[in-house]
Amino acid sequence: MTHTAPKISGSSGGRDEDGVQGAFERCRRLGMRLSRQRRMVLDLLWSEATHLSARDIFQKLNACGRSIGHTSVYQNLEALQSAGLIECLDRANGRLYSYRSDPHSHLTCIETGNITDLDIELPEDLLDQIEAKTGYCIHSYTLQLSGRPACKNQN
Amino acid sequence: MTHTAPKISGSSGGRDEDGVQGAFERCRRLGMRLSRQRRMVLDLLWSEATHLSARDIFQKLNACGRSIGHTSVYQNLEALQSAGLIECLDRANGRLYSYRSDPHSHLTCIETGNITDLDIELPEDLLDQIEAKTGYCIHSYTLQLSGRPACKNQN
DNA sequence: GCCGTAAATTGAATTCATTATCACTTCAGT
DNA sequence: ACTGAAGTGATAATGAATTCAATTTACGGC
Repeated sequence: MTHTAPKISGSSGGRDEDGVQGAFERCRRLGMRLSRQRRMVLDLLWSEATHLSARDIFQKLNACGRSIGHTSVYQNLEALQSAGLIECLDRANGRLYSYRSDPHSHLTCIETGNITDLDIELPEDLLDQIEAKTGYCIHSYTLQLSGRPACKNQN
Repeated sequence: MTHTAPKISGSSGGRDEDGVQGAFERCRRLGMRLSRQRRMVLDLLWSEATHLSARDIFQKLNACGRSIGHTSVYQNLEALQSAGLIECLDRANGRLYSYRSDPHSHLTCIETGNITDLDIELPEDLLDQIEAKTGYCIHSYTLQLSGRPACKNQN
């Protein structure tokens, strides 16, 4: 893990130029079969750029005729996650999945619950301080922010 | 929310000098009754300084003769949480509760799963950058770190 | 193109944490 | 002590996630 000076970039990363196809390739290379269902799940998470629950995925797919079993959704989410193709977010009301998984931060809107992805790099000296203080070697981190849009109400 | 220069302090905050009694007081002031069960839950979370699941709490209390019902554990956790006396952490394998709730960060050990609390303040300029970039007014944040102790294996 | 087989799919049944219901008990103020 | 609201807790309900055994499918080798 490399940490440089503070840097913030929009929520672009992970969507490599080669599109979902690139993700399919990666599956192959990892020895995973590309079943119809697996493609469906991956493709849905790719096209919808949001965070979806297992239930959402099950319903969305079956709603538009693309039949998939309940169990397969879970198994594929599991498989894709351990393959590093999708990420899982634990929230109070369940787990949310989304495409891409390189560590990044989340900004949650207090009012709507909307989640925005952010690439934030922490200043290296801060990380050094943490490592020195805790005696741990920091492997990865993610920053969870919450706030309201437009700064209407300060506290 | 005040943000100053980067600062890291140990996991001390929240445990005000007046001990659990202070928390009991706060309950009172909020119009909550101090039932035997509520005191038990709060007291357990106070004395054990770790993060416990609802099940842990139920078992620990009943194990040592201090009888409490399953439902009461959940109801009290809910009440204490909305009173701001305890915090809840959503993890893949359920929710973990612990005393105190002012926003702070967590360092999770990759090997053991142990969670260490940290008070980390982000540099103000980083927060300013985020606000400028996103158009949100950041209300609070928490940093989730993971790493391994002692830096045995680098990657 | 066909085959064999290991991988993946499937729905039913199950587990398990959390929430809802509701009669009963307890707390705190008058 | 009386009263009403707050809290308790057995039971039941919910719903996400997992297991299971039988079936189907992807895909490298022929």
